Amino acid sequence: MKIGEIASAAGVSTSRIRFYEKRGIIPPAIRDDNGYRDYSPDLIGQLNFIEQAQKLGFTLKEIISVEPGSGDHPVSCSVAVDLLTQKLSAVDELISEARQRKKEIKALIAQLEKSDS
Amino acid sequence: MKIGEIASAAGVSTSRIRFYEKRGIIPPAIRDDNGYRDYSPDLIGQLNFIEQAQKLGFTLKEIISVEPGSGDHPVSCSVAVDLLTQKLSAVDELISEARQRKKEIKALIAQLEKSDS
DNA sequence: ATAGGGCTTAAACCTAGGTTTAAGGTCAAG
DNA sequence: CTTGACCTTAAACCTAGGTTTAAGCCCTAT
Repeated sequence: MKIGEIASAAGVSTSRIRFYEKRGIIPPAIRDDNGYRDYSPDLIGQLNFIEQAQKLGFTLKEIISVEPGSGDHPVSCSVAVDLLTQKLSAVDELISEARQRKKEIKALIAQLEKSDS
Repeated sequence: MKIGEIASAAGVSTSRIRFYEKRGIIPPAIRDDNGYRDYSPDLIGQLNFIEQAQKLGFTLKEIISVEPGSGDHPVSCSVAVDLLTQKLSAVDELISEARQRKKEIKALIAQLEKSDS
């Protein structure tokens, strides 16, 4: 697949794919005789993985080390799962703090409404 | 509390606190007679919340909308109640996004465990 | 054979989220 | 009454993660 095809299939920009290659986040593409990058459709899954991980607050650096199927993945799968599991409990913690915020806000509202004539 | 005290109590830099104030992420501090910022210890919790939310991939813009006390100075009580009510639903939204994150993390874990084979 | 769309590169530019620096005011201790 | 640790501001700087631009090559259709 050419860069434009894979980009639209994965829902990312072509410039982003080239940027990822330059930074070593994805492996350098094989080139056609004309110099065009030629990708395996497998990259679509990798790109989706990267995007998901970013949304979860992982930096690209962190993602490089954890990416599955990125040639030689230096870190074992279990380490990646560990990281994600940690993230999972961080999300739980945030949710409970957010609930605390709700209580605080409700208390403020009640206070204002009480003091309202 | 002076800015240095609250900064070290919350584990953030003083410059960051001033930056947050300038951006409206936290309310403008009350000033002492000498012009020094004077904070309530409550800010520590808010700063911790901000940091947690950021680690989970929420932007400062998203966070502003769920911080009670941030944003513009309300004029009347009913306006204040309106603002707080908006914040309340923003918090609900954050919670549901966080739940979505949980699902995504679980999906990533499953994906990694599958690809480990 | 020429117009278009897609490909190539390097380099400039952009936003978010801060940190650092410069120039100065304040306060408590010695 | 000076020294040092703290505070003030504005402005410059920095990194991450991209996008945009400029200049040019390739390919297909008309």
